[in-house]
Amino acid sequence: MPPEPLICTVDLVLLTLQAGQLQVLLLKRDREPFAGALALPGGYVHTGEDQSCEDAALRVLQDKAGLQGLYLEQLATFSGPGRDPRGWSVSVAYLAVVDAGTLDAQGAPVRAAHWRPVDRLPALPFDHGRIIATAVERVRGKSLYSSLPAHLCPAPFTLPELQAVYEAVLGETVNHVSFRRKMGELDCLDAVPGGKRADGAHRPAQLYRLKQEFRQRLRLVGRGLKA
Amino acid sequence: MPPEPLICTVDLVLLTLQAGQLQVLLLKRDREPFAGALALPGGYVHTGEDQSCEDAALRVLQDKAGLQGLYLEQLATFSGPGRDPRGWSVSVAYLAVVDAGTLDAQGAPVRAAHWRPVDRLPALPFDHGRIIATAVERVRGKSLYSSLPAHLCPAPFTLPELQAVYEAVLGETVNHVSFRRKMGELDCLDAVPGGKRADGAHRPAQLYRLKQEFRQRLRLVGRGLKA
DNA sequence: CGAATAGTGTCTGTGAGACATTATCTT
DNA sequence: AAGATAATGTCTCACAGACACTATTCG
Repeated sequence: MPPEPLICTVDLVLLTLQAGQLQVLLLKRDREPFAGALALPGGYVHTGEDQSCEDAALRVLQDKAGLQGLYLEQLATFSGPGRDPRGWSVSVAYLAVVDAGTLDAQGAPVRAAHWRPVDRLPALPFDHGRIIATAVERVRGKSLYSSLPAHLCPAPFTLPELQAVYEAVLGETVNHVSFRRKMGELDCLDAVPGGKRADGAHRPAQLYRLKQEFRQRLRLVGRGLKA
Repeated sequence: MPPEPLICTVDLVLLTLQAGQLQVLLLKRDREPFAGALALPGGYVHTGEDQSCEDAALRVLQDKAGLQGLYLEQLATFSGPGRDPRGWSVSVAYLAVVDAGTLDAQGAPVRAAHWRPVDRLPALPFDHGRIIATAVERVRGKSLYSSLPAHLCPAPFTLPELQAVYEAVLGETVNHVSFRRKMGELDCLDAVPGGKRADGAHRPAQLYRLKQEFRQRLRLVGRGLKA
């Protein structure tokens, strides 16, 4: 029995932190269906070019947002007869995370694009609302026990800055002593030699960067940030 | 631009516990490619019939193993030009878990099928070895902080029996006091009224069942079984 | 010197694991 | 009664959070 034809795409949930809120990149669709509407960046898998769906997601990230070298992970696959008016479809969704500094440096195509706070989204085509909700849940969950939020923080950063990012993502305050202890155990940060940030009438803070080996993957912690 | 044709299938990693080991169901393929070889059960998505890939996985589970009502979750999606000799393919993989009792009761078609211990697998076609490795990693990971292993234990079961299942999956012993405390906190078990198992010259153990509401989903625990 | 934030030392409460004890069955 | 395993009580150690204190800058 030959396979029945269906539509296979990748969709990308690109998240960043702006104004203390998680924001998602939405692009104006330039073709049907839903031409002109805001939706997640995505596209067909190019079987002649891509070596995997992850490759397709990286290509979408590069072509539609001009970004590369980001943290990227497979989120989940969404499917069904009704989610795309063209017919039965499968979308492999990916989660990517970018910090404001990287966005300024290499994200020219989307710097002025449509970033929307994930907690106040308009109605979206396809099942993109559900895909984003899944992505946000994943990010909040992983923030409890991994270095993921560091990818949302422009490097170099101070520990208080990084803590503020964790707090923005988690939506609650974090004990600063525990936070420092945890970051020490995680052992995923390099202190910038001699690097300090003095931004006021107070003791300046040490600057850090993610260690090279964790730029594109996460460091997990044993027991988590909070009980 | 119309979509480029590709192959879309679902694959099912069905795990059970036999002889104290995680075992995976392999079936002899009845068609090309790899006809006659052992591989994961799977099949094309039937766009006329399935409402989602999960539906397709449930259908495969029913048609090829005669099983229903199991714990099932999406595992990940595997893709690329080389994993299937028919061409560029996408496989949405699902993880299902069954206990020996359910298998005896309704798993007639596969009771005598090919169950293989996940730690000593033969070479498998496609990328099924990698898919199984991902599934096992998921199960072991979730066993640290969820009720998943209870789906591997024929009901009704005693706490010592359930603990033995956790230990078999995790590959290490668990403190029995902590284990009981954790199961109490999880609050996912119902004591069978008056149910005891006396299997020797000693105090009989209380029998339990998974609470109805957790038969097809998991209960997660805060800090995990071990530090 | 005071204000402000960075960073550290130390206490305490909670929870996991170890050990000991009690409970309840068979032979 | 002896032996075996189930189930529970209690001690201890480790870790997360709270609080207090020191450090370093600017004005």
